[in-house]
Amino acid sequence: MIDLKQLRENPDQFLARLNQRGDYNEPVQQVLALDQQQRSLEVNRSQLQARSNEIGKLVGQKMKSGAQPEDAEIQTLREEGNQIKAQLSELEPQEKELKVALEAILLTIPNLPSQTAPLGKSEAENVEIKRWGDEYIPTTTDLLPHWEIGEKLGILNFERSVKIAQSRFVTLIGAGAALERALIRFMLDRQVAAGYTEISPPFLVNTTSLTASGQLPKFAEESFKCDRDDLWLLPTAEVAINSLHRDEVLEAEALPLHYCAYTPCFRREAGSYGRDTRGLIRLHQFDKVELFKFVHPDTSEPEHEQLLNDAEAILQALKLPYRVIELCTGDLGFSASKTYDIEVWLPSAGKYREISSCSNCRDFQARRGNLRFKEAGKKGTQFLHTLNGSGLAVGRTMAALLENYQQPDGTIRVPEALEAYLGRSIL
RNA sequence: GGAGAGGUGGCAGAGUGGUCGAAUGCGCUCGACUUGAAAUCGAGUGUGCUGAAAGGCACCGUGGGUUCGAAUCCCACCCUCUCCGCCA
Repeated sequence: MIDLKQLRENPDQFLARLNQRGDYNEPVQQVLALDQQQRSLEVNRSQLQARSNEIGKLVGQKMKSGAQPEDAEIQTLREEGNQIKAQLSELEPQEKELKVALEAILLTIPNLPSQTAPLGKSEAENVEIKRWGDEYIPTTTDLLPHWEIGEKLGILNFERSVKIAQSRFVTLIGAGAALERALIRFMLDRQVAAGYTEISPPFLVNTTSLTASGQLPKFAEESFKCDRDDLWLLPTAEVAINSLHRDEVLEAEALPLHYCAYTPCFRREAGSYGRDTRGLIRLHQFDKVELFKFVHPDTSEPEHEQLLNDAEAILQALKLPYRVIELCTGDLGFSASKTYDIEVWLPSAGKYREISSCSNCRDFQARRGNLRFKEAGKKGTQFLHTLNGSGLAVGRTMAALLENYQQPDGTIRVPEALEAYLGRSIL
């Protein structure tokens, strides 16, 4: 949620920054208009309520000191009270309607881009800031895509998954299932060692949780819903962890909180019909180890850099070549103010593909979820900052492993770091 | 699925129609005592909106209703807990 006060006080500057993402003139103008109407009604309404409260108190006092309900004085006050009530019953619904409309629009406005995010309209203008592991890029020419490798080795099965569920699902078999499990354990162990507290949240989440992290109301099409229960399949652990402290007031000393979680993620992938139809890249269900931080606003930028490092550390340990790009303003996700994507080298495609997205949401999700902290000795509360990143997407990591570690004889070498987890060195 | 209990401030917990935004305890802040700390004592301490300020308004699970006046009465809904049943 954007800061309405900030918008109201400085609408032009605010809009200019928001428009670095795209055209938000219309919703912003609507917000400003509704806000003004609502506030002027509020002044009116609260004056009436003040008088009504006064009457209530007066009557109470007089009755206590012996007045009778039939007394002319009491009757007059009751009369006035009734008149105010009639006026309020007209004003209140109007104001409520404005508030609801205002809230509905506010929930659809994305986060302000960071002042440091590169300007741009689309992913074409993202900025590469780092490459790592060029020396590990395979030089062999006849490389197979991971789905062919997986099917040859009998460890991935897509056809039977269609029978069980639908397209865009996979069944892992034997060493494939073991590899997935090994990767999850490896990633969690590394992040726990880096200071993150592991959690295992519910895989079904309610509408409030999805709204707090920003998936709703705009992206309802992207999530699977269990209609009769007001529960949705988790699209990312970010949603669950963000709501772990929803509506809480934390002590400033408790910050920062660093969490990691393994969860499956479920996405409808609406609107990506033709894309990545083969392999592990774009499935309705995939595993992910997520990193999430609740931090003091003063520290969110260094915390963001460190989060990126923690995600990169997994790829480095697995010796998978990757690059880091910073998303331009036009390519930022809805809740993010600043985002680094990590892209891993996929030899079969001959390009880098996203394997992690590390975002600083600043106070955007904190506002939506009412996530606050209090500093000892200071009056009032402040919104904290939230950050999230994949550490990493497990399916895409498997894809990258199979492709980058394939050998001329068709087998797959297991990265050293994983050998102990998998109990073998060749697949 | 059946039965019952309950949702009040950072937490625990009182409050059944009027000066209740809410007792009390814990916690927290400041002060006194102390070499320091603990203990003790004293004062203060909810959140949000609005206003230059004084102040005003809202909030006792949510939404309605009764009343001049609702945490308190009425209706509906949601959620939590306990016991029983079923079950990984």
